[in-house]
Amino acid sequence: MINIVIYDDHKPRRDSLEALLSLASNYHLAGSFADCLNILEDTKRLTPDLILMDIEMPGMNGIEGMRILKQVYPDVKVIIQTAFEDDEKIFKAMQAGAEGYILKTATIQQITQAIDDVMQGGAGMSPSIALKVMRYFNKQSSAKGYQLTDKETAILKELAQGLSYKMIADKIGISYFTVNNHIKRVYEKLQVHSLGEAVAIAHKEKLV
Amino acid sequence: MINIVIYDDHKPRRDSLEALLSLASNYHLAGSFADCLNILEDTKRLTPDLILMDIEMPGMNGIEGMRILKQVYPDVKVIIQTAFEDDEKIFKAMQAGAEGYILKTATIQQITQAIDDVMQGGAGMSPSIALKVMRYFNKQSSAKGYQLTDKETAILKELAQGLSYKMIADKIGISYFTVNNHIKRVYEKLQVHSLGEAVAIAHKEKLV
DNA sequence: GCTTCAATAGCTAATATTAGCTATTGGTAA
DNA sequence: TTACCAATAGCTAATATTAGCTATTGAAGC
Repeated sequence: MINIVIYDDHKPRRDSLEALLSLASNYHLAGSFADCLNILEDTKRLTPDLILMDIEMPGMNGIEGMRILKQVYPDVKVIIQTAFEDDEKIFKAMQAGAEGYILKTATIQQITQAIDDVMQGGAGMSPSIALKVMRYFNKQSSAKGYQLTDKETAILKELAQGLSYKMIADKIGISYFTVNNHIKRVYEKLQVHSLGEAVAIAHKEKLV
Repeated sequence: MINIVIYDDHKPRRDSLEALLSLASNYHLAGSFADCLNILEDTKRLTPDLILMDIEMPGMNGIEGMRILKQVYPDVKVIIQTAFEDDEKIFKAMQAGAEGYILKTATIQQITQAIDDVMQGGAGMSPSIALKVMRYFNKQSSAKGYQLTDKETAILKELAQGLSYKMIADKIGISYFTVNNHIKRVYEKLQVHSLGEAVAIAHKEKLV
């Protein structure tokens, strides 16, 4: 018997989730709320195994609520549900420790599937969301369409490590002026105008 | 009709995968090989929609093979299959552009599910592997032992994006001098002495 | 042989950054 | 209530960076 609590500020949706849970004999609805302001007290009282958490809610959003919850009750599973496949939100939810992420357009089968996956120790998410997560890693590997020369790459690496122009000149054994010139080319090729941007790209592109 | 090519150095497994594919009417086995040394030629000749790729193979491992493939044929889907839930391998596979990752212990249903998920534009993976991927984000974000304040973190993020002190002042709505001071503190806490180092740490710690 | 280009070296003016200070406000913990 | 500290604002001198030039050498490609 899986003990479930729902947080969702949209009443009709809360009702339909409640109906869904009551249909299956192995789910037990412990409670449902329109906001997660009292999530710690709720959790203490109702001891849910799993929480279905909306993101957009008044007072405190679901990700913030989950963050607070997880600090005290790290073992309570959380499935985030939201209206959009918002990359930013997905990543934030993951970082806050969500076990699952489903869309509000999910079918009953998809929702129960996600719950079951999570309760069996996996991650509950649709293939399309899983792909977004994977693509986050991938983003970086599509790297270097910048065709920097070897020297330019080497110097960018040193820059990205925090060395100054002079230090790079010493380390690589070329003059300060030459370092200057190489960096100039790097900036042109990367189409950036500051060290910060250049280092950011260097890291994104895994040049370091 | 989905055109599939198999790479696996283990003959019995290749045979069983072939049998599996021949069972379903919507899959067509275009070819199967014990190594991926000729993957570019194979792909040109057989034009697969999807490749089932073993990792451990003689000559060239499956991830390296996929990396080469994806440079020329980025649209050919690849599902990596391996014997273990090896975190490192999963992440490497993602970074090289895999669309799916399944275990050799996967059931026929799980394999066909993964293939279908991938061909429908999602990611093919079991919930347990999906969770590992999610946990990867988690690991990183918890990495910050620097205890920067919110403002300091925000400013560091902007710095890491390439904004100048002035631009940050404008964007955040505080004075140029204050930006200066925050960055000073950030440098102290991070124990660095240049923008490059600070941005490097920001990226390593996934503050961006 | 000619051309292109990466790598090297040099210079300079305009900005930006770094690091050294002081000081006020508002919130919070002892 | 006092003490601390994050956030804010301000100043300045010493360096560092950015971007605008010119110019030589050597290797690769045509």
